[in-house]
Amino acid sequence: MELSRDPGAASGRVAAPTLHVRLTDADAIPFPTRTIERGDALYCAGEALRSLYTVQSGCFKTVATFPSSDDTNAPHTQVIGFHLPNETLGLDGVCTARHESDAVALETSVVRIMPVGILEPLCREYAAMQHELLAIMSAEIVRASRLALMLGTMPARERVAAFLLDFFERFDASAASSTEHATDVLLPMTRADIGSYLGLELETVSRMLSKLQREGAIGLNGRQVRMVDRAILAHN
Amino acid sequence: MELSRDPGAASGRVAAPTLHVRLTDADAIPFPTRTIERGDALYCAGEALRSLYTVQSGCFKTVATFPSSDDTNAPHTQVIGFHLPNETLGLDGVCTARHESDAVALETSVVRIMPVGILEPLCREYAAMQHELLAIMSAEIVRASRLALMLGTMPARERVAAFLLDFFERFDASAASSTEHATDVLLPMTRADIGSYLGLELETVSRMLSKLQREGAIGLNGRQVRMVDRAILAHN
DNA sequence: CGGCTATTTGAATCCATTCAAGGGGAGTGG
DNA sequence: CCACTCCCCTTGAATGGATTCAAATAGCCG
Repeated sequence: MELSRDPGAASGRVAAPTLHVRLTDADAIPFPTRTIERGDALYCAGEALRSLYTVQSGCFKTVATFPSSDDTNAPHTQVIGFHLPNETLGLDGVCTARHESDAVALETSVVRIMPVGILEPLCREYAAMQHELLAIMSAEIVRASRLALMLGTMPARERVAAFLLDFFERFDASAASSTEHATDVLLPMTRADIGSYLGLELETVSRMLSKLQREGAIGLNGRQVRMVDRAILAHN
Repeated sequence: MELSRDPGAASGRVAAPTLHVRLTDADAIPFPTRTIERGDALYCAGEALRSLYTVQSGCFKTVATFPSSDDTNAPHTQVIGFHLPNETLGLDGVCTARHESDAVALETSVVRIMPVGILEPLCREYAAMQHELLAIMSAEIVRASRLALMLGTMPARERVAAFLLDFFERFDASAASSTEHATDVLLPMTRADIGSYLGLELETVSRMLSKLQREGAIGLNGRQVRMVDRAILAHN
């Protein structure tokens, strides 16, 4: 009854287990799906938590809003996550039974809907499923902590580089097809989204991307990004 | 089998449920305790995850280390949490079965040790306990996301103010004794710790604290902080 | 009493923001 | 099909907030 295996996740990123990949039992359950158009919200902060969602295709951003200390000022708002296929949405709402953030589709996307009322009993029945849900939530804690670490310690250039490395890695992971690394990806989000996520202004993101291109780390054509030299990107 | 209640947590902070407060059944279980001296680590990043811990008394900081992109440079390191009595430590390790951060006692502290090998079966037996564990983990996700939001969007003064408000609130929550708000607290951490947590230099923290004192928001005497005017603190 | 660490405060520097302007691509309607 | 508009992106220049460097004070422990 040991907590977790996960040999491959030694030092680098945290593996992102998902309820439907690992648990073939769950695949037998007729969880419905839903299609969300680009720009539409899957859920909004404050709504009652009904389900957790697994991204089947497409991409989402989650946006957190902090009730500004000063009422007269605009509340602080920030993108706190991007979610690719096989990643789970809604975990932050379990504690209050209300969603704590907005989830907005960056392109037309499909999610699998897992009602929490079904999920919890299921987890009590199947040890593996319970363990997996706990692991997913833990991974989300680690992800959020890493974001905080990035925002707290890295200069702009490094943040953008780290974002790109992470995105390429997760893009590979979500494309279950080949074992190859993608060299080209099309970013589904705007510079403003990236900036919000990284705690930077969109101009700064644009500048750093341009700089990374000049340095020969990446190729750049609008939202199309080509990985040219991982070492340059990684090496500060 | 609805996910969570928690009437009081409408808009403000997230309630921090704890395994031993809510589950009287669990109190019957002879979970051992352990005393950690100031400066010593309860666990370190990379260690195998054996247990989760609930702070009984004292205070911890958790420190995350990011394997610096550039090997020649020092790795990025940051305090990503402070943990007061009744709060749970170790949740970030569930996903990889290894601790993802160091937990260091800021003063002599006592923790209750809950072996994960016991916890998981227990949660499958008791629905309330499973729900509670999920809620705790979810609250941790929200906490980490809030930290990221703070680091990504707030100027220095606001971060320090938010830190103080949060600390006072949690200090009250951890002192189960009275229903009164504490007006005086003794911060267990250094300015450097606070700065690391807030993504600021220790000098900046000191400056902002001084400024808040000049503005009449707080009284300050070393690590002794008196809450004078919450409104000033909250208003920008 | 020293020696140490923690804290405060000042002054100069720097990185990211802010303000501003121009280019480019997608979609719409004439 | 082209013109028009809207949004997104890029780049430059000036500003500003936080850092860095530096020095002095306060507090704690042996």
